[in-house]
Amino acid sequence: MFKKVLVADDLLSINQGVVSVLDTLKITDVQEVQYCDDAYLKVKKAAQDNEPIELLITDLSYKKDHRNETYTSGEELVKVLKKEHPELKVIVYSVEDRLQRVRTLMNKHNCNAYVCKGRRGLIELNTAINTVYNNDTYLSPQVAAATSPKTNIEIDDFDIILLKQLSLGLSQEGISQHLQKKNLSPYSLSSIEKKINKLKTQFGANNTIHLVSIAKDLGLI
Amino acid sequence: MFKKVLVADDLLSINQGVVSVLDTLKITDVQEVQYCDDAYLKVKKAAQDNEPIELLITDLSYKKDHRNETYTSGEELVKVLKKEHPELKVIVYSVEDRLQRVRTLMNKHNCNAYVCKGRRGLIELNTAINTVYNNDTYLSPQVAAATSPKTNIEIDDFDIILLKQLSLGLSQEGISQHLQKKNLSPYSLSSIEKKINKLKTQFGANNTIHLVSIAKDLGLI
DNA sequence: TAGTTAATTACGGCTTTCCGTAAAACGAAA
DNA sequence: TTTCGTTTTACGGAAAGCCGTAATTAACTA
Repeated sequence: MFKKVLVADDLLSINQGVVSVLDTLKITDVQEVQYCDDAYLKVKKAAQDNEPIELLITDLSYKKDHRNETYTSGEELVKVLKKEHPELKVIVYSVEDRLQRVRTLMNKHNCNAYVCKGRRGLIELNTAINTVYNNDTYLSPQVAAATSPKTNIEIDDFDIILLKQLSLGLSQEGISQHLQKKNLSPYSLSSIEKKINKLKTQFGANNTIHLVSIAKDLGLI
Repeated sequence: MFKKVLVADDLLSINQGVVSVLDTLKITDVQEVQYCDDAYLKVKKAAQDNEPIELLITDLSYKKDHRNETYTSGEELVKVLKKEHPELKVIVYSVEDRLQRVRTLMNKHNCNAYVCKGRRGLIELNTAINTVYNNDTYLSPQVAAATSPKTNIEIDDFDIILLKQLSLGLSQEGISQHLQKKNLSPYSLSSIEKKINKLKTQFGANNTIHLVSIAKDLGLI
């Protein structure tokens, strides 16, 4: 089993729950932090000292406060850590259950597990730790659909811009002008129509309102 | 200070944090539940036995599981309890920070305090308990704007239905038929147009997409 | 009951969006 | 350069939505 584990979560009270789970797993070397930057530094330091942290359990959302931090979200933290320390196992433990977020974390950032906070959260966390230790990945049941192929939709940055502008109340004509002003192409009304139409098909939306609504639910915008 | 307090939250680990705060306030008679229904029954029972619970601290969102519950959200719980036991003090303790939700709870359901979970959550909870004990209301700073007059918008259940149906992708014609089928009035296309138009004015939305987007951001739907 | 007011519904002209088709522009490879 | 395929743009008819006006119905009051 893991020997050295780092727990990052800005709610100290939840931290305690996680630590109790680690306790039942006989993991004694457990460190806790409340800020992303602290987590980053701890991992770096441990690696440098040749006593690397084996597992990171982190939340996604950290409330901002007075501190001026480099990394302000769990996602950023995971992204950079997994890049610089691919051998570090990462379990995300969050209330967030939007599939798109989960998908990005698992597929793009190579997280090892995603556990939803909830009534069964700590139980699932227990399972996740064991599964990850055996070099497998784990997902809470309610987000298990996140990595299934059919959710695998190609959405690029341009699409996100379109959806965002729509959600801000711009007409298609208005979006066209907005894009032109920003030197983004394509910007013709016709192209915008076509792209929106494609998105509607991809998401199975009945109309543009529905499309934007879905995009918001997925956490795309 | 309060003597008898009930804590309801489906994350047992957070419960522990709340309990520790109560502990520092020398409140010894603290009960804990993880389901809304249990909270309801406890309050009823205590009132019947003439040993009423003085303060309820509750979360808003309870993950659903196998149990078939009458009350599935903190909001429902608060609504019914405040109606049947106006003398019961209620503090909502939740990660939710959407103003509309807070506003409804404070103004409509007469909550006594709203504290956002977060880094300073337990500190603010402490303040809230003291403030409520002195018959005043308390709001976490980030939601303090919730009860300011300018946020005071009149939205009724019918409006919510309209917004919901729009977000689900129905056309105005489709909504008309939906309402007619459900024997809800008014259901004419003309009335629906008019109501949507009014909502757009109220929320300062440029078009219907914008309106639904705003409604989602506010947590109305 | 009649009169007044508000809510609901109906309608028509106008704009925006929708959707299919097709032309023009662009980029890569022969 | 020519060719082929893709992307972007253009256009036009149909549908949906927008908006002002007006008729009808409901609700309330004197």
